[in-house]
Amino acid sequence: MPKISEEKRQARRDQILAASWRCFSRRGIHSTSMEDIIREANLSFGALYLYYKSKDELILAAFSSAFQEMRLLLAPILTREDPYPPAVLVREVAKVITIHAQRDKLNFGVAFLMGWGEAQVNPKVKELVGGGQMMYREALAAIVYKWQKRGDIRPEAKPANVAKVMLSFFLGFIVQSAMIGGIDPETAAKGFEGIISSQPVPRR
Amino acid sequence: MPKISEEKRQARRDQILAASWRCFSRRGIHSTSMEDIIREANLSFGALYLYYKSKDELILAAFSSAFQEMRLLLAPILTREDPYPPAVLVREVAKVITIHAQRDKLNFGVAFLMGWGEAQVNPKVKELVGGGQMMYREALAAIVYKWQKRGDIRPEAKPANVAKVMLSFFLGFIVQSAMIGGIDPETAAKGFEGIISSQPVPRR
Amino acid sequence: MPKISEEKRQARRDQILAASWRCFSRRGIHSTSMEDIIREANLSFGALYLYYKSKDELILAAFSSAFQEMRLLLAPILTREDPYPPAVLVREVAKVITIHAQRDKLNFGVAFLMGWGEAQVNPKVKELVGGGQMMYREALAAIVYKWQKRGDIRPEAKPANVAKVMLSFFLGFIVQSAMIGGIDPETAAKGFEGIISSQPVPRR
Amino acid sequence: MPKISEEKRQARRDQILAASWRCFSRRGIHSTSMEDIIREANLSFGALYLYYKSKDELILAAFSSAFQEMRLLLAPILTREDPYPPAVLVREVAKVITIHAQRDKLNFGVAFLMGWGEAQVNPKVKELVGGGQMMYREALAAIVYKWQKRGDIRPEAKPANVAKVMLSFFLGFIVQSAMIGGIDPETAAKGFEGIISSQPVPRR
DNA sequence: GATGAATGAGTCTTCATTCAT
DNA sequence: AATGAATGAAGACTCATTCAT
Repeated sequence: MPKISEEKRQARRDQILAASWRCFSRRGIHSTSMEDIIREANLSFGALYLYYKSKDELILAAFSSAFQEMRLLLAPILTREDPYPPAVLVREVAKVITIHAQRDKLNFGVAFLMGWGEAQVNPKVKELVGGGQMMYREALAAIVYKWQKRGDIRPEAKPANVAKVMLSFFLGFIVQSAMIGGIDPETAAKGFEGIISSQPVPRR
Repeated sequence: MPKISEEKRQARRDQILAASWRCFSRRGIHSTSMEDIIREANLSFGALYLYYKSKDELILAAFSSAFQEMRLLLAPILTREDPYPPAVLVREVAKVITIHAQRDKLNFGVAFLMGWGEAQVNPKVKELVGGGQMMYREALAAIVYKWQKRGDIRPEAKPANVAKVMLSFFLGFIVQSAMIGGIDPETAAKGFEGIISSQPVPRR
Repeated sequence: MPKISEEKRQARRDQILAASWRCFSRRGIHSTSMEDIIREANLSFGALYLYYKSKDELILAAFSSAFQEMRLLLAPILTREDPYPPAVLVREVAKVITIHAQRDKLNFGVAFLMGWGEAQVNPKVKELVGGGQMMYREALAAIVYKWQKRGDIRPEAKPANVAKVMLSFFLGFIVQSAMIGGIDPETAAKGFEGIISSQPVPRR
Repeated sequence: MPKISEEKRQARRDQILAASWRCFSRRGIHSTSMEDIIREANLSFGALYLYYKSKDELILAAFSSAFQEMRLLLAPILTREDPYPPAVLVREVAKVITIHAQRDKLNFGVAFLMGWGEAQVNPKVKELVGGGQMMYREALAAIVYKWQKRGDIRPEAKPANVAKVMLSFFLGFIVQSAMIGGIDPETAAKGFEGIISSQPVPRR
């Protein structure tokens, strides 16, 4: 029987996750102590453990919320009845990634790269993050199928394989942005046009 | 003279790095204790610290050697006078990545994803890894330039931007392989053909 | 509120310092491990570090408290409106030193000599201990001035210089007592009378 | 059967002791590692252990040589047939102490204060250093006896007690010089004159 | 005699988690 | 519900000493 309302409870959880991400992006997950988070969130030890019962659970929740946020932003783009043409899709997805990665003044992509690193070691994180990528792959396959139908790209290749290539490209966009920069939604779209067989990206 | 020979010294360092990678890939960098490595390498505490004077130094050396190895494998592919056509390049680079990532029975890409995660927190690792990516970007730009000259791809886009797209694709191939699999050099090349404007990959 | 009261906190700190001195006097500062102190104080590792956040800080606090205690005992003697005559002062100061040095069954002067040794190497300890000595020097200069006024000693010398001589004598009393013994407040006073130009020490 | 001549052997030992003192005065005895000394002396591990078979033995030898040196310097002053008058003795002894303490650019008195601190914990050092102080006490008693005979000071006090006072003063001179400075042979002698019943120090 | 690589017990310190209040 | 003092296992690193060469 929760003594506090469900909204309050959720607000507290969000406050903790936000504090966690500020800490994680400064020092990394493993160099952040529970005390760091507690201080950052202006909480007490007891209070934190009331909401997350171990550091592992907190880490998982932190990644879950970070990836969930982005999923919500990407959904409208990836599920349009009439998908964007290839280069436009590239630009729009890259935009969402960029915006999401910079929310709350976090450095670009910290959460993504940390999550993938953590996933190599933490099966629950791997499942969480991997599951999301599978979803994207499927959504992209559907888009590719329509592109082929519509004549945006050549019809010979299997949509599943092209989707893997598209997904690779987006994941790599994240890596490259976080590691060395020099790439943004516009240059990405332009570069993509240089490869693709279809028409140039229409100006908006 | 009792002073150890340079080869012996290097052999020791390699033995330590190999043991480190076995440990890192099992438990992650930060959950691997120096003692784990020491045991895995059949060494004593003192001996390890004779060769690497802190865990940080060891971590850096581990990434340095891992990325250096791959650079050597990629060099011949990326510096051919007459570059491979696009889809072939994709296949060949993906092959090298796959082979390298599985050397010593390490799981696919563990080192890469861990390195990128670590880089978010460790400036020296970031410099090391980022420097390598810059090099690849430049090498790819030169290849793209030749592709355009040769008519492999459309000539309008800036080679620098196309190179960024190609690099993204390769980095994303690593991520996707390590996280959810289902992609290999052959399917990658096939999918790529489905996007590109040029001819299909010639069989070998 | 579960927050510990200030008195409890201070009591804990004193308990730790007392345990530290018991250990230090047995084995010396640098041969005493934090574990020794923890055991002696019946504490846990974490608890100790809750009160002193490093061994260095603990060492400094230990000296600070030891020297502070003596300062409180000496103050009434050194700040009398009408100072004791020379030989009486010698006796009274020596008494305080002796009493203080034997408190808690510590061997004579252990704290002093360790403090001076440590000061050669530890700037914070040097500042702490040196500051105290400066204070004593000034207090003695004021006393010497009054002695000269009152005709207890010859009036030609600068009070500051005579104060340095008196301070030397007291510091040396500590050294000699701790190293070879054979000197106590009474013999010190007697010996001092044999040098000084004034009247013998009045019996009490 | 020493394969090298006795002089060579002694020279090596002295070289080690000199290196040790340079290290000790920089970092203290316990923070100086054997490796520090080995490097400072340009030696190998094996070589050092050939001359001193443990750190303890080396420490003892270091103090032994330091205190021995000073004993040689003080002997002519303390054993004169016709002793210096009190204030002159003060000045001359203080001079020797000052000179000795500054030899080899060591800071003033480091060795003394470290030795006394170490003696609180190390019985062999205590015996060594204490033995020296006993000798000085006896030599001073003989001088005091002659002073009384000669009328330099009042004849009532026991020479033994006056000697303890004089020794205290010299020991304290060392402490004060090392800890807060502001005292030198000349000011010491001047201040001493202000206390003593006899004539002023004759100029030289 | 001389070397310096190797050993491993011991050091200080951190930190996730618990629980009396 | 909330607090924060307490716990103690585990971590990185040091260093006196030995011994194969």
